[in-house]
Amino acid sequence: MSKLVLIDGHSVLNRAFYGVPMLTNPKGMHINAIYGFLNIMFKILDEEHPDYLCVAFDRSEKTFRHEIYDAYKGTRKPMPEELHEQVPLIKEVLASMKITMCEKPGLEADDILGTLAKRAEKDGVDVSLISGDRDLLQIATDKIKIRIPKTKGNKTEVEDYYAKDVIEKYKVDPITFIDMKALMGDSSDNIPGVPKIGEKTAGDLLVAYGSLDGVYEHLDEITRKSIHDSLAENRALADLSKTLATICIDAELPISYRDAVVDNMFNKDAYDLFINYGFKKFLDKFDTSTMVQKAEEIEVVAVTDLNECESLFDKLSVEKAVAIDVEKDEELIVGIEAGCGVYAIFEQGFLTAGYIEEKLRELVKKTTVICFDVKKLYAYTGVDLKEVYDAKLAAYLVNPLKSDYEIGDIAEEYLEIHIPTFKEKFGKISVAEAAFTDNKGLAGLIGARSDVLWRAYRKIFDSLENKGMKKLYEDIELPLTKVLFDMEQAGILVDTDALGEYGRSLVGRIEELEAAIYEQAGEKFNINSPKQLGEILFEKMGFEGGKKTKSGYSTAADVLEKLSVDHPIVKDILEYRGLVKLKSTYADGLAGCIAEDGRIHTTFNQTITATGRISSTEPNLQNIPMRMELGRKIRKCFIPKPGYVFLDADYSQIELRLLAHMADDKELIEAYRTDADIHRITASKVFHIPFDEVTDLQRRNAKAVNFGIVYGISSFGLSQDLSISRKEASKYIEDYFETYKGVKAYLDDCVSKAKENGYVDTLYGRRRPIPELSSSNFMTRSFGERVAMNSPIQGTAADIMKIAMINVFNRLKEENLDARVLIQVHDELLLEVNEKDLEKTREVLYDTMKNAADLSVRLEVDIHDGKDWYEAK
DNA sequence: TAGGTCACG
DNA sequence: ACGTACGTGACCTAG
Repeated sequence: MSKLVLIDGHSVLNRAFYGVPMLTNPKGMHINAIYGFLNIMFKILDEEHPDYLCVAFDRSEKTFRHEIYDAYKGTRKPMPEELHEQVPLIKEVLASMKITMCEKPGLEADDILGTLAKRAEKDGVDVSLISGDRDLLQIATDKIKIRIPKTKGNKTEVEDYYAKDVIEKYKVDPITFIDMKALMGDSSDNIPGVPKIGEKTAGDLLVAYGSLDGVYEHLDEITRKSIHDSLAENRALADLSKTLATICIDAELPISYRDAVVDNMFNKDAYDLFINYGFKKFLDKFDTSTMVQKAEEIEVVAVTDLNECESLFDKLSVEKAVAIDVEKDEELIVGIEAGCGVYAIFEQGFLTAGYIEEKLRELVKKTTVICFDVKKLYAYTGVDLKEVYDAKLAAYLVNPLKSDYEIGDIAEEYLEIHIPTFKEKFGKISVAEAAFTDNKGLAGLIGARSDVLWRAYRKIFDSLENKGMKKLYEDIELPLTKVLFDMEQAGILVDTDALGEYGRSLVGRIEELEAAIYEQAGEKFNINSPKQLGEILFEKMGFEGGKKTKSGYSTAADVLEKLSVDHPIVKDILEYRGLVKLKSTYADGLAGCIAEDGRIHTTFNQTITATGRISSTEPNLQNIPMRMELGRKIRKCFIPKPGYVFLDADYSQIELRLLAHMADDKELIEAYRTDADIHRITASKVFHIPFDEVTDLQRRNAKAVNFGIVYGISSFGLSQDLSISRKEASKYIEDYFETYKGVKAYLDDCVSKAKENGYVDTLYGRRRPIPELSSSNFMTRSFGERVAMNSPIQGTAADIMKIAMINVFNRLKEENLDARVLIQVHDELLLEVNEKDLEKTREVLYDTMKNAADLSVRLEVDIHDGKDWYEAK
């Protein structure tokens, strides 16, 4: 049995556009609709494996429907520009995959699809018709399935309708469905004067009287006056509406469905196009082993012998610059290009890792190094480099939205070539195996990476300079790599026994709560499963509070709290959750990260966040509990080594101070000059009460507003946070802006500048592009506006902290202090200090952090010392 | 692998 | 009317 899949191009593209959040590829083209379209199409193809596939598109010319009703063109909504520009792209993509497309002046896609579907059905072919438009349901039979895709975020679901499903859902058969549409005035939004009858009533009428004509024959029997009148007044237009909604099933078409054979969709041309447009998600559908790579094959010399290596480094040492890519799995492999050839050095036999590292260490002191992630390189070469270009760092500054840059991404973005990943080339074998079985192939792979750096770094740094971020790179990001490297190397000592004891201390209570929860629920279930928990609470136990998430009930803490904090099971669940979190993530999780030296060495990522902050992974030491006492006790397990103490310094309200400076708001600047409690001052000013009479509640509210302002305030967000009505929240915000007029003007300015430029920037020139601002989706756009307000502040705070870190690092060295920075938590630095240097270090730290930036308000720094992290906070 | 939840600033 | 605070990362479940 053959199968035909038909797709309503514009309709599915439309659905995808509104269902998928705005996305742009590295070229800045909007691609969300294409992305969503392909998601839907591939899902359908995976399910159906059709023999034939055809995508139909509408044309802009008049159709036969215009001849019947000349205002017809007005019935279609204009397409937003961001969608419109994706139409030619999707056609290009489909063409590359050799997918048959069909469009014809005078016809709509519906008519093409209807005709093809009916013809194929006549030949005994199974048909699936994909469209977001329910008008197509009239085509459904027991051989023709109408499939309506829904895109929600990243998920695609499809509703399927055979004839029987149409009857089940709408009570009428597919043919009568046209009549139903006519009664509902549905497919003719902008035609004035058609009947507008609800779905349910229309269904009932058609069940009773069979058709639109039948309904009018029995018009007198319809008792509800509004319905009767609506029908009576609009007879002619109801008929017209029906005619317009009727899909043509015998159109003359330039193609037959038999022409639309599915053939070699995942071919080389399509692959290149997908790479070109950045559709990475779909690349694994291509079988690259049968494809010649687009990247030119470069000649890579595999160096596996000590003598060869020695002469290579001799040759390299007189070069001005070398591109180096170090890969370390079990063995060290180094890719090098220096304009005199491309090499891959393998640790092997006499060619030991120690030797290679020594050679690298010498080399980087003599020549300029081009690399990708210099912080990683330091592990092999030390931090003493002559001159370095870090392509990863630069590429991140140019586009901080990309979650993680690899050399392959650089190749695609800056050179428009694709270099295979290890997995693409070798599949699921280890690097060591590949080195053994295909040394030459592996050399080619690693060599290609250094070649990419060599060829792309100029472009990246040109782009960096064009965007005015050279100083940011040279003065902040690059020097910071040494600081972060030092922090990672240092690590932080953990009291292993205390941590173990902490974990064990939680077990008893967890088991107690577990038993109590099962008891109250009347059965055992997995409390950690939101799905099971939701079913127990909302179905079995009958809590009111409804759905929230895509996949079912939300059981998040704030939802449960609103439910009933007093109900014992809710209380127990919340406590259970808290304890399990402490045990799994912190007690057990951290214990698993302790290295041989008894210390935890996190990784500080410098190229992750959109705003310029750093992040910490494996483990994350930036989210150690603090707010709740029980969790906070974990900090007692982080200790200085013998003879040393911790010194912890944090900026006091740095973001709010920055807001005062950047907005140049006289009131807020003045508020900070007085050095009094800022939230209390805000409450006093906003609520018009004397400073001393501000109540705790008023202060708390003012504090929440201050936070909200920094996040890109919305009345809904504030109302949620304070559990007040939206109206009250709006009033707070209004009053706040009335008080701090400069802040209001500044935030408005941030948004309008961002809309104009497509990005915002920090005091130090760090840019964050905001593609969301050009979205036609309200939600997405609003998000973009909040980001435009928040990023300059959060980003500038990050810049200043980075400056402070570099200065602290240098001054500790200059003044010969036995002290080291261990951890940064956005506005906080934790140092391990020799007891003898405590007071001197305290002064240096305080002074350096305070003076990291010169603003119209003081930067205030709080410093504490202690014999563990708990005490030093 | 994605979504839900929750830890931090 | 849309459904929300900004920025992260880890662990768990479920498909």
